[in-house]
Amino acid sequence: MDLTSRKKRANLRDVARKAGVSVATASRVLNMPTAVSAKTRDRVQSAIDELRFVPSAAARAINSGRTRVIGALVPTLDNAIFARFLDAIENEMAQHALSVVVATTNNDPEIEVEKARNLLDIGAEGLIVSGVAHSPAFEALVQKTRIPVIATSCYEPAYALPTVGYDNRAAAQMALRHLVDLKHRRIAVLHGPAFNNDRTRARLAGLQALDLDVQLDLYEADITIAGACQAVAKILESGARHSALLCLSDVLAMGALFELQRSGLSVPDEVSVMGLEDLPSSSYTAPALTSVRLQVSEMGSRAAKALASWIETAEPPEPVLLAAELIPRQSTKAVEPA
Amino acid sequence: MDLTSRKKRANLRDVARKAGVSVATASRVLNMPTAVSAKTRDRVQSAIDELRFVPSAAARAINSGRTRVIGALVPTLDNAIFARFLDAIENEMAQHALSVVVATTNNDPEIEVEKARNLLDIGAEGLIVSGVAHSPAFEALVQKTRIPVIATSCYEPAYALPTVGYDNRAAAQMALRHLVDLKHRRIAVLHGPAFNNDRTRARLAGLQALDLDVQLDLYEADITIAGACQAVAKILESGARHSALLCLSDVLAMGALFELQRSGLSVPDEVSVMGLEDLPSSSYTAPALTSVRLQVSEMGSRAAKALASWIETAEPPEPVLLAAELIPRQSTKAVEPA
DNA sequence: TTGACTCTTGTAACTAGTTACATGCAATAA
DNA sequence: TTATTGCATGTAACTAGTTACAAGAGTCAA
Repeated sequence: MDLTSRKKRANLRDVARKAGVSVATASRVLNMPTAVSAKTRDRVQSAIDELRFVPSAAARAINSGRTRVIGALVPTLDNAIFARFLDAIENEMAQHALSVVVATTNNDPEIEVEKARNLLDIGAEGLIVSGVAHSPAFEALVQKTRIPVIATSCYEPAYALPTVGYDNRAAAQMALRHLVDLKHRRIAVLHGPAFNNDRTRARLAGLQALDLDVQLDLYEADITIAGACQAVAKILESGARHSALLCLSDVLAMGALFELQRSGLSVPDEVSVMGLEDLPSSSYTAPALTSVRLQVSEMGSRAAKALASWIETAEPPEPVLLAAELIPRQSTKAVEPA
Repeated sequence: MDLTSRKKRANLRDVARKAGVSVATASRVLNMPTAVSAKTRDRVQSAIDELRFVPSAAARAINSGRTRVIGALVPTLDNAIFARFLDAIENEMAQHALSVVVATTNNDPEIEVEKARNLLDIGAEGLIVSGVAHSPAFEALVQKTRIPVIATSCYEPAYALPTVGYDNRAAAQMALRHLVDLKHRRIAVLHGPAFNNDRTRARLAGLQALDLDVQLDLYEADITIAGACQAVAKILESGARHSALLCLSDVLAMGALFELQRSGLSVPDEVSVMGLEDLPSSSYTAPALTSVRLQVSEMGSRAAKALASWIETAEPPEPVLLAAELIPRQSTKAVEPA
């Protein structure tokens, strides 16, 4: 606590003055220490310590033209899938010495533009977003500023931005085929909100496109354990009978599993339950959840790598298609011949 | 694509030149548009549009002395509790027009300092960290730079930094008392890694301090569904018998529930399972999980509010104690008199 | 002794904005 | 007609660093 109670942080000029050198020399101590004699270096270092000097990030950024910050726009973090995704992004970006600012959009395109604008405002050098359905304002913003943006969670080579993701249609079809192969013919499909969500719509479109000889009943639910439980409870109440429940997200599948157990229905003996995504916990539920594995963490690091390379090389990266894989476990089984 | 292929982004000087005004006027169009005549404003705006001018965040920051960025250091995002926590922080900070940079520490104090240093480097105006156990280097960094830091997940009025959290000792004791009240006398305690984790240690200390006439067997597991399943499988294999399983985290409790079901043990008839935290999904498991509610989202927004106020007013906030509450559900029941 | 060279340091011009102050002009009041 | 006032705008000095270039000192060889 010094009596002068200097209101402001010390800057390089203060350090230089105290050390009796020029700002240039003080700057060199920070950036090319070997170019300064040991004596001078020590004096400057002492001044830095005494004045508690911390270099200004903004001033550095203004010179380098780089902030080393990127933005990740995710629908929510209150869902294991996006949390895992962000975790992977953060880890990979740390490798490239880039920091990640999070912004949640709640799946609202208006909030998305607003937060994207804010990210640009604080100097983000690139963005990672979910899906390819964005507001015109968002697309205009991206085009106007020419900021590197990677769209994730889907693979769309034709889209204006590079995508890193999987084929949602095919993944959903893979799940449905598995159930159909197991002779299921009346299947309840539990999906997340389709509004403003191209991934959900792609998955549903995939199911419809297969055109197999099965009855598919669609039910929408919030992608939370609670949402799934409520939806399943409603389905059961309605008296509709299905031999299998296809959940277009593992979170929904887990909630469905709980609700079915609570209502005394045995999985898979009475109802098969199938997920999509394959979260790490899905192999540990009782019974373990059959699912289609989408590599969410891999997607996060690939998206991060792609964005980092775009920023470094100024060359937009190629789209990345991640494979989906059927992971059969105990929650599905063949329908017994009556 | 213009032929000159200007390598660099346009700056305010370019805009001013193109519009035939001074930089000051151009700057006014951005910051106090009413102080500029409509004619001039239009001309400047056209220049801005034509040159695709985007103001430099760094230059703005260098003048205001503010970056409007704060850092959140969390152990991992691959755990619902921290993801929810971060979600709440982000939402609250958006309210204060502050952006949140995430950094995961993996519970490693060395990584924590390194990432904290990086956050300061990019100009974070404040930090939110978990717990009060940090490396000396971290504490030195905080003291040297005098950056506002809020410590969360615990309530320690005596700690050097303001804390926002709950009384972990008391919360664990509340859980244990519930089981003891239900006549459980042989209890397995499943806890996360105690190394480098003061919250876990506080919870364990709380249990030990109660000194009730019960046998407590401690088992450590990774705080994941998988970790809990493996630990419970080992306990069962070992032949040790307990009438109740006290999990010091709901994630562990959920995994335990799965593993017990898989091994055919009925919850709560044969084993009671008790959690701690009360995640939103905990009320939906089958059976629903008895837990002690810690208000994680509330903690996130309170911590964010506290940090924002510290940054705005330069006054460190008061510590915040969040209440814990017993939430009895179906996963625990009284031991039958033999 | 002089030229060539390296090493260290300083001067000053950058980076991209904001803003205090000055100035010019027009409209209104005395 | 002159003084007052307000608005619009420009000049230039800030913010906090980096860095190209110049210059001085010291070492070494011819």
